[in-house]
Amino acid sequence: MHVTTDTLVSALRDEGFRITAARRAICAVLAESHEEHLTALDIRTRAVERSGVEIDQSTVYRTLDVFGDLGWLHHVHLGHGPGIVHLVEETDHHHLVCDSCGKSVDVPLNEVEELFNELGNRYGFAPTSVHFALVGTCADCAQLEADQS
Amino acid sequence: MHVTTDTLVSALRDEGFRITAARRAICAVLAESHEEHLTALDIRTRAVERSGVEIDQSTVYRTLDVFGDLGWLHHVHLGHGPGIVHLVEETDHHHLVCDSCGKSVDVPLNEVEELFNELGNRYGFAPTSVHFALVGTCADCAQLEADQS
DNA sequence: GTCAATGCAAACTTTTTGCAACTCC
DNA sequence: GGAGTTGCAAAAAGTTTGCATTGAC
Repeated sequence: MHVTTDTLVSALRDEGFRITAARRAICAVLAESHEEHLTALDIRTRAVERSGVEIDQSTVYRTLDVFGDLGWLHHVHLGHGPGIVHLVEETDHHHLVCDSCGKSVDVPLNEVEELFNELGNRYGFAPTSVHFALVGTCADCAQLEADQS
Repeated sequence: MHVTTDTLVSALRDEGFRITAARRAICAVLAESHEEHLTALDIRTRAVERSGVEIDQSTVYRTLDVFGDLGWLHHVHLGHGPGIVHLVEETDHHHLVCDSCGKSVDVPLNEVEELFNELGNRYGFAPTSVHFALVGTCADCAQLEADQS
């Protein structure tokens, strides 16, 4: 189920890309980060830690671009600040984010598919990308706000 | 129905803010921009044009912040690049954006309310903000892509 | 040996901030 | 007159780019 470092590395090679220490380390970080929301900076930090090799931030961005172009990676914005990234999974998901505490939950695409298709019928095009999160206020934060007033 | 420059200016004054040439010009631009998606830069350009007064970009941002804090303005991200802004309307709307051509349509909130509430029931919190657009591919661009392959 | 990939530094875009000067009330 | 606003310049954050050097194949 879970993608391994080797799978990613081999897949990269199969696509004609060269395998460098930086790319191997980034593959490892991505492979081990299932379900996590990592920024490009997170990825650099972890990749450097686990490989012991210095990797420039621009190299991380360029490698993430490659993964993105291959359709293996989703770039997502949960709010202001850096974008986050995660490997594309079999069952893709949208992101539901609390604009107060930043907490987020993943919503499998099939949960929103119906409405999105309906929007497609009415407006000529349906949301198909998970690039931007759906923003709201979580129950905890809503309760806090209610208590304060 | 449509807010006028004077309404905005008076409302600002009523809230205790001082009325300057810059603010008056920005109020005018906003009042005349219903249904338009304006960036902070657009607003500066128009405000300078119509008032003849030089206005710094930082002043525009600070004034937009005031409007935002008062809840009169929505900051929205339609994609990468600058955020856009529009006055809050009686019937609020979400933004449906084509990630290929950038075209966007407004979707009245009540069209998505049901699903969003349903998500709220299932995930503890419902989307309540229109801060991020819903991204998809419009019918025209989808057709183009289909033709090419 | 080639050409892709890297590191480095610099540019970039959008937005925010510190501060002295100004001006609205 | 005094606090709220402004312009200016600089910083900030995140990302992209140019270019000479390195290293994978």
